[in-house]
Amino acid sequence: MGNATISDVAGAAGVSLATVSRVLNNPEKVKEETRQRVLKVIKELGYRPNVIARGLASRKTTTVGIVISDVTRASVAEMLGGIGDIAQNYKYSVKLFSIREDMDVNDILQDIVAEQLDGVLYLNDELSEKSIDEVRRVFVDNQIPFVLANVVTDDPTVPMVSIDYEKAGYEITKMMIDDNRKDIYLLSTARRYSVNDKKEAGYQKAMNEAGLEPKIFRTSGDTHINRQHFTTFFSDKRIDAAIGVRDSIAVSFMNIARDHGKEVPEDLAVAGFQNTKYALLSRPNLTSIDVPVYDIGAVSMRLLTKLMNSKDVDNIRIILPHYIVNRESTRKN
Amino acid sequence: MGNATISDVAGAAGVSLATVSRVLNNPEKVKEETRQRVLKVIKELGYRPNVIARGLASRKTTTVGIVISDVTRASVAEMLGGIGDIAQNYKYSVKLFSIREDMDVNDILQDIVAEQLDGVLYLNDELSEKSIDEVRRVFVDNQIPFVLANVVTDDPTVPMVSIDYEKAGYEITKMMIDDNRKDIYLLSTARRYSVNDKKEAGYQKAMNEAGLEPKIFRTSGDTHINRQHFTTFFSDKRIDAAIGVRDSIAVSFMNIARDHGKEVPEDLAVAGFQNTKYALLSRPNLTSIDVPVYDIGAVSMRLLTKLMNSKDVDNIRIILPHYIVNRESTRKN
DNA sequence: AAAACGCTTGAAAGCCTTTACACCACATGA
DNA sequence: TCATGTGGTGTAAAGGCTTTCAAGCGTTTT
Repeated sequence: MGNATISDVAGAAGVSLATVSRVLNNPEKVKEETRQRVLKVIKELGYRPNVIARGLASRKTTTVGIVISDVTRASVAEMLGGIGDIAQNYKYSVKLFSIREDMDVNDILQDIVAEQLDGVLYLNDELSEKSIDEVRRVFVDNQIPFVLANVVTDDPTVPMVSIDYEKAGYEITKMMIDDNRKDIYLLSTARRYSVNDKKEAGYQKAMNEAGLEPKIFRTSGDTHINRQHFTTFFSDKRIDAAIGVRDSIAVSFMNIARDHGKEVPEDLAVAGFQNTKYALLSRPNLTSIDVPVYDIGAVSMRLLTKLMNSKDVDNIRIILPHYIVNRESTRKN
Repeated sequence: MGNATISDVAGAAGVSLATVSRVLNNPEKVKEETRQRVLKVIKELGYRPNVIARGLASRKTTTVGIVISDVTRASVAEMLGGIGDIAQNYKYSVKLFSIREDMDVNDILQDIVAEQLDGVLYLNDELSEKSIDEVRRVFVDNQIPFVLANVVTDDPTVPMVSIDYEKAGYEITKMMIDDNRKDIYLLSTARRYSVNDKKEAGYQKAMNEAGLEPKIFRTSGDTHINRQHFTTFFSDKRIDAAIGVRDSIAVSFMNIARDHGKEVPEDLAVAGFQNTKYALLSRPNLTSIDVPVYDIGAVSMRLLTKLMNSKDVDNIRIILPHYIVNRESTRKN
């Protein structure tokens, strides 16, 4: 009943444990005839090697850890999808570690080390360069391959997969400027995320180049709170364009603008980031930067498997392409 | 560096392996003085027990498996959030198993068994009663505690946590009827999900009671395809109310209705299920059934821990409350 | 004919814990 | 005083697998 052991198989097939093990792990080292006999018994008994015992003996768990801060965010979930698909292809299991704000990162990293994982994918984009360095050190010290996904760092020794958020921020801002918008706001989050910092940098650059004053408005991620924040705009601020660092922020802002009589895109152009379903379901449809989130997950998992099998990896820093999806919310006047 | 073993600790502390193990697992069996000494060494060496070896020896992995079909769906991600939080409280690790359509369920179940998990949470709501039975048998045969989350089954021996989707479907339909709507459509998915079947049953019941003809329209989950499907409504069908089995379907339908000159809610009332962010970000705001998805995750994880520690569980079938959030899309004329 | 080799296979050590059992020192009660 | 009990600790087996090493055997080389 699914709990036959390797020695049951060995006994039934009239071979030693070692041979059964070899059939499973190094089939080419076993004579065809013997192998068939063993395989037959394995099937009959419904034998599956005990993953734990195997892990202990081989010091490989074929399991990778995924460190995340908030599964709920649409982009995180999508990335997880990409990771899962690739992991399955390569027969890796996926273990989830969500890290909460009140926890000591180093403590968790130690836990992760104790788990004997073959590799780790780090998705937490709320990282400063300093803590990235800390993370790197722990993994390097323990010789655990790791990849940062959707995190941007300048450290060239750190494997990472992301898009060029700074460039994206620059481009979308430039687009607004070319469209003759003057009072362009960036709607960002109160909490500092490394990727949002990059978006901001790109925005700043474009604004400075055009001789316009950059105006960053920080808000919480919560939709209800936003409503209050955003309302101030339409009483005391001049604004003819807004870029949200997430689609949901942009849509929420756009809705409130329309409540205040602004026409989108005539009076106000709005754009978001990530090109999620929100962008498609909003009215007017939202222009957004398409970030290949699924691919970021998939590619980073693939990179990780290469590192785990210590193949020569030509490039440990992968930047995926992005593009602007132009929709109604920024249509030219 | 983090790879000290229990015998290193034992050596440094001048005690036997067994004592170190006891300090960690049955501290009350060790003399205070010895315990302190061992703990000090443990800290100094940065020792963390090897999870794999522990799992082999104790036949407990403190790991639970989560079986899902699609992480990307907002409700699944949210449930995962609830699960993760509770798992962390109880010090369980979480291993993810995504099952794809092209895979043999039984095969995966066997894999899961081989993983020596302490318990399994099954989130896949795309289950028929028949396959539920299959799943149940595998787990029971292998004596692995399990819980179905957000899946409804009539089998009283199966531990499950969900809401009463049939009642919810009934209530929202009844509300439309009481509001004098006559041509009420249910927008469901082409694929049969057990939970959607329940929603449909409730809808049918309400319609039949009111002597109205139930009309179920099946569509794909894909937003683009929906547009074409939905368009047919406004050329050849009478309709004054629509209930989407998901918020995204409802919002998408509502948008298209408005494109065709329908006033919402005057000409057409629209409601959704799940009360996601989509409902809040749509215009007009969408009325929706609030399903406590996070709680379903959390509660099912808690139930699972009880089962794993074979505590007496008074009730293995938990129905959580739901309620209708009335918003603009169904405001009374 | 002896030596060398390659292909298969088995025996046994090792991976790092937990845990049953035995043991010891000491206290308690008769 | 001796039997009995108790708290604290150590010894060693067990858990199920991988992997090194050695050995057996038929074949090729010299």
